Amino acid sequence: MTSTSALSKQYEPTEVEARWIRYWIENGFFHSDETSPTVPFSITLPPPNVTGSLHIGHALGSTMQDILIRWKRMQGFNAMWMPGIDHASIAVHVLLEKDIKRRENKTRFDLGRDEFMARAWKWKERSGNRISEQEKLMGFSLDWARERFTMDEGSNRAVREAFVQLYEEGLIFRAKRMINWDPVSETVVSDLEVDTAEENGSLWSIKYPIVGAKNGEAIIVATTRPETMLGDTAVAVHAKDERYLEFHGKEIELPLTGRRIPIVPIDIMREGKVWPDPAFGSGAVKVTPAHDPNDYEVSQIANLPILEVIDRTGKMAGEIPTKYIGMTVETARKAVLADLEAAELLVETKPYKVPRGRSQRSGAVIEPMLMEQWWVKAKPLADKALAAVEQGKTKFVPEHHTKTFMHWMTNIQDWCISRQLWWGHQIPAYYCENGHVTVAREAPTACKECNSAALKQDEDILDTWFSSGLWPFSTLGWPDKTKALRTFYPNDVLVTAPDIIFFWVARMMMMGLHFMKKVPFKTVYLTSTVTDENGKKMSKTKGNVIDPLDVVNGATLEVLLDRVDVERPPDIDGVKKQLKKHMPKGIEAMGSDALRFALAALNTGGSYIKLSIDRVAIYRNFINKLWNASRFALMNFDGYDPERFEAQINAPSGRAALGVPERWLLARLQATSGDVQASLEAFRFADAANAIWHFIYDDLCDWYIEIAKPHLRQSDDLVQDPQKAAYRHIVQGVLASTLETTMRLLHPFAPFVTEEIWQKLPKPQQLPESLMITVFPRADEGWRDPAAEGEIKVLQDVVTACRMLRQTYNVPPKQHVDVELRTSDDSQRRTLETFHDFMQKIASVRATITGAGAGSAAGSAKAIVSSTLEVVMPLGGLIDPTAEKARLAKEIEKSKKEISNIETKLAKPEFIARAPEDEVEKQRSRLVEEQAMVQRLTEALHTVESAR
RNA sequence: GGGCGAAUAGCUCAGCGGAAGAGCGCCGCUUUUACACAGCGGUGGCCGCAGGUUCGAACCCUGCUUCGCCUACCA
Repeated sequence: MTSTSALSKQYEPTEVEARWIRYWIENGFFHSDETSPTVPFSITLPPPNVTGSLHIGHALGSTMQDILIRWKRMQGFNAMWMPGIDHASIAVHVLLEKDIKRRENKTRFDLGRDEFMARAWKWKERSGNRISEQEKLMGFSLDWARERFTMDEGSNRAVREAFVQLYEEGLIFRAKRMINWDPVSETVVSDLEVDTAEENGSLWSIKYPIVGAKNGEAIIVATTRPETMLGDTAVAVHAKDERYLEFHGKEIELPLTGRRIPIVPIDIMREGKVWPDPAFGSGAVKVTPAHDPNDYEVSQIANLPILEVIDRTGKMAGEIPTKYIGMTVETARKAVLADLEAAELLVETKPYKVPRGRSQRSGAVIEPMLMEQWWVKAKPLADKALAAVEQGKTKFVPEHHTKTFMHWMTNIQDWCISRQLWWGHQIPAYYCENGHVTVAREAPTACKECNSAALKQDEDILDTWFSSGLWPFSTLGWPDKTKALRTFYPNDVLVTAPDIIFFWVARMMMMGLHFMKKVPFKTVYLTSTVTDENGKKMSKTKGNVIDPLDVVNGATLEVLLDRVDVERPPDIDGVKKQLKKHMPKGIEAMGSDALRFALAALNTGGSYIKLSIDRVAIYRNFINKLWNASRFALMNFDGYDPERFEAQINAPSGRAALGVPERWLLARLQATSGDVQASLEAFRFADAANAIWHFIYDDLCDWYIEIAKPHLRQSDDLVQDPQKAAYRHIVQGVLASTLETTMRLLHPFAPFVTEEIWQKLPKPQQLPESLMITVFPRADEGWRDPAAEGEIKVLQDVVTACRMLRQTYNVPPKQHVDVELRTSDDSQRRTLETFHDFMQKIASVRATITGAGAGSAAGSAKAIVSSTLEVVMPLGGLIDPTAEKARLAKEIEKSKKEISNIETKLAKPEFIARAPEDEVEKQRSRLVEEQAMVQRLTEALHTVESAR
């Protein structure tokens, strides 16, 4: 019945973890059934990009999700956690293209679309499998049977359906507008995919001669991009700028081109400021409508022509002097400047901070261009999302993220969804030779306008976030009305990183509300960002990356360095140097549980979690502590009968037989369960983790196990003394059942070690076969026990006081000194008598318990525990009277300061009048207590003094 | 430029209206029928600065300072 199999002194996670993953999956414990009548609880895992492997950010988010899903599953919910992978269109493109360039020196155009797609699929297979392996190693209880991919058949169908519906409703349209062009990847990117930063550049002032002006009059314009002058179609001045009134309606002789362009008066407000700003530079602005979003807007207002002079590859083109055609933007800039200089038209060059947009993925400088693209009309969709959040249908945790979401949604722009890439969902629009467009779910055989059969599908694909936006319902079978969809939509929680609120959360809200008429999730929990211990973002080039799997399994420095050679980042030597600096000894294996618990315990809800291997080691130690406490217990369960104990504890008479320490421990356990429950309800993961931590370290290990030890010992008198034998059984039972409950409490955080221990614990037969399908502990008020807590508190205080005195006076550890425990309180006296033996053992003292009024021997040290309790330690010549005086004086000082504070407070009539009555009463009793303390301490001080 | 957040022990962070807390570190002591990945004892705070509200402020309000993030089409 009980196993006392020898366990190793140190917990060895690697073998244990592999075993339980297999066991859980093979038994189908992760799988949910949509036809189950129980209340559903669902979470969709943010699908990791197929480009990557699991990084520490995933580990954090997924661990929190697994904690929630395991917790709810154990509470009897029909818990479903949806796994999947995202095709990550542009991210794959950039990486794959780089790879092909490096290995074969070819572009994607050299390979062709079919070959490129084949390679991307191969990549997906390899990378996707690796990600799911990693997720399994972390113990994530994902419902693997439901696993999906954003480019699988179901998702493709959902994408086409959504596109067609939105098109038919007029919410998807095609239009020529200003877009962000990435000339390296040769595709549009959305505003969100552009990172704008100030870079060092110049501001050049150029002289634009006025047509027909006497003595060479000219207008000076300032620009950061002189090459775009080739596409200028006007010069704008503020309509009320007096300097230029006389030039309204006149023309400029545009240098280098021979074209004439008008001078136009403009008076508009932009972001609350007048434009053009007469105070900036000369107050005149060159206008290039085709290559500047600002200028495009002006051209629409002033009805100016548009001249495109840059092509898709970022080279000069169009109606410009032939010498510039084919030059890159950079080269053209130099050439234009040189030519202007030669013509004596370049007036000034000064250094200037230029805001420059770069493609998040390729790093290319973004070229604003005018192009025909597909768009989603965002406003009507966003309005529904705004309303839903306002009505509290979706809540953000932490709450302050709500504002970010609302602000962006309120100012939302139309969403450009077409991309000139290959890896993704091809747009279901078909063109005939007459230029008609047919949008359809299945490839049409004829144009719906002219019936032409010569149809060609749009070459473009959709933004990767289009399919992601449908993910919460496309994964459940939409557009079919499936049972899974009815059961698990909306999800209860979405856990994700704050940096994709706009990319993803916003799109899911819009799409979910539009197609499902319901929000996709009730709560959005936004995770912190994991950084290194110095608060620096983790990056491969800095060598400060913590790879979750290295933490779990360990890695030598050699392995880490070899990996750099395989990955080949730009600065291999630099990365290696950083690695050697940060992780000179490699990484010790910590196990999944340690990493998971660390992530939970450090997740206090701030913006950052500063993580280092050393910090994970703290929680590895915790897991080991638990392992050893369990090991101790398992060594002491001989003769224990769990069924008998179960029957006993459930009967009033049995409960009455519990000792004070048992009642105390069970009270603490139920309080801890309550804390964990409340904390998880509020997404306070760190509070939940720490409540368990303190229960295990302080209550269970430091006190209960120590108290229990003498009673667990096998000895001959157990046979003779049935009462002792019976109590031993109770102690075994309380220890076993407390450990069993603790495993259930801790299981969502540290699933492996808890399952391993739980399986070995002696426990009643009717429990399920696995810890993960047991019932999560609930706080049971029936076990509250203030009386027992009071008694144990006295015990703890007395023991601590004895230890303090011993250590203050350097009593040799082996020497059992005499102490007098003096109390004026009868119940305290009884408590001390009960724990007499235990106290003597744990504090290494020989204790005499006395009542009030006894005098102290000269030369004794005294610790005042409370107004009714003191510990006297006569030490003969051992104590140093000076040190004892100083110690007591310090305590008196502290109490006197308190007394003075309280007296001041109580002396104020306003306090008595306005503060709540119980507060006043509390202060009064505190005053009495402190005064008694000072009296005791002062007496002690006199005793020491008289000993001189 | 606009917005959001943070400042509490040497470090990392809880606490958010009624006695300043934890973990780590640091200083001692200890190998004792679980655990040295341990135990025991101790040290350590103008709760960023200045005002205000309140009987009472680390906590609420207003400024300021310093750090972080997002976000923005000033030539």
